[in-house]
Amino acid sequence: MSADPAPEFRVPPRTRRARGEAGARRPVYDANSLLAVAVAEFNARGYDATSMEDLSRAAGITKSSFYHHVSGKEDLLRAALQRALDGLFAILGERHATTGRAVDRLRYIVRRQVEVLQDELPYVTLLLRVRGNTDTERWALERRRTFDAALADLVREASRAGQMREDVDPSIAAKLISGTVNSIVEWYRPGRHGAAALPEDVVRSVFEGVLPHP
Amino acid sequence: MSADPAPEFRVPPRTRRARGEAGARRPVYDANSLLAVAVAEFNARGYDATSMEDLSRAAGITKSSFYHHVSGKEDLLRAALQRALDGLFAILGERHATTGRAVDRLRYIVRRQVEVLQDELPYVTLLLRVRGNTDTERWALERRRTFDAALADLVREASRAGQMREDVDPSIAAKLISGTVNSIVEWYRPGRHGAAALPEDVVRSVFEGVLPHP
DNA sequence: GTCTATAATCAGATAGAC
DNA sequence: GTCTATCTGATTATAGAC
Repeated sequence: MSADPAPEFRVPPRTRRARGEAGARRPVYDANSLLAVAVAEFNARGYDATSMEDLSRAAGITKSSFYHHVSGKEDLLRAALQRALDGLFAILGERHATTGRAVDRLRYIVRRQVEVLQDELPYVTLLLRVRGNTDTERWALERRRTFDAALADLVREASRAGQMREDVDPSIAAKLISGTVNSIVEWYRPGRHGAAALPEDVVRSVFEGVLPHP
Repeated sequence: MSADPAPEFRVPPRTRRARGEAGARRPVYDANSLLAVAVAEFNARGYDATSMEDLSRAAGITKSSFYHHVSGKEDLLRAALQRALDGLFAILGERHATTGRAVDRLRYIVRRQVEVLQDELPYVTLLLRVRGNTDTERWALERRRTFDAALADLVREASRAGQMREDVDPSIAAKLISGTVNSIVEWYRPGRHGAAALPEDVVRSVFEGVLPHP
């Protein structure tokens, strides 16, 4: 179940203006730093339960000022989901994801997926919670499906090559692998966990199981 | 990632009145069948994004009629989460969950957790998506945490007894196990997948991994 | 860039007729 | 038990002053 003790994300420190002298009294935002604020709020309360009022309050400005920077709630969502999807799809084009034995490519992708999840934690978290209520959400869901399908194809290829256990259906195995990796967003918090060891821990657990090696 | 092709749950067939003659023209609901309708809507759209208007429309009656049967949105949520939690906590009291080697108890609980998840799919799905915005949600999150803690304790016990691999931290292993099991709600649909084989498939994958046995 | 004020809509919930 | 009508407050978004 992995219930989170407190499903909050820390809001990253506010960025100063590019040429910014030190000591500015009021925070100065650009579109990107407001996105970070918004995504943190979306993840803490859920996208639908978060109002524009919530977002502007978290940024320390009024709702109207907030609207001066962003075009609306759904565009914030789109930008965040885009960033998450870009990080994930980039993996599929990397060298070790395209050459070698199927099972080795699979192992590499799983490790890299954990790393991207760590690096882009708030954005990937938001992506994994999208329900499909708006066009933006349906677009994101379809891109996720494409990513999952690529991974499932790889599992099938590895299975045909005799590189996977034969007593678990490859399509089930693919879903369990994806599910295990994705579930990490529910509990991983940078700083609180050893970030460096996690990708290999996940690869070992998924491929070899949690029992002692015989 | 396991994006779902269509994250809908089928609304179960409407129950007729207990003594019901066949051929009643209008559906007749009791509190329990309306709960099933509501949970299906909550899962399809998300709790926060689902209005009482949505619920009453799904039931085929007006909002006012709907209120005649239920006391409000949050009470529907509480009843659903209660049902899910009851199913899960019951596992911990079963014979094979309390006697035997730690690793065998763990294996049993994982298998049973998958079975409960299959049997109570909509209710457990809703439980796993709760964010913590209301008292009801925070209560459910805390009960989930208690369940997770019991499982994590068991993993630690198995680890101390040398029944788990030593190169993965037990608290990480516990979270990965929980995450793998819970992720099943994102894709499992009764009828579309072999229900009977899934619990053992999950146990094999989690404990022995997805690679061929050496 | 930030603010106050406000429009337009939709939410959860209730009153009371039939 | 179901309906129409309505209340109250919250929501997204904009107008326009400073």
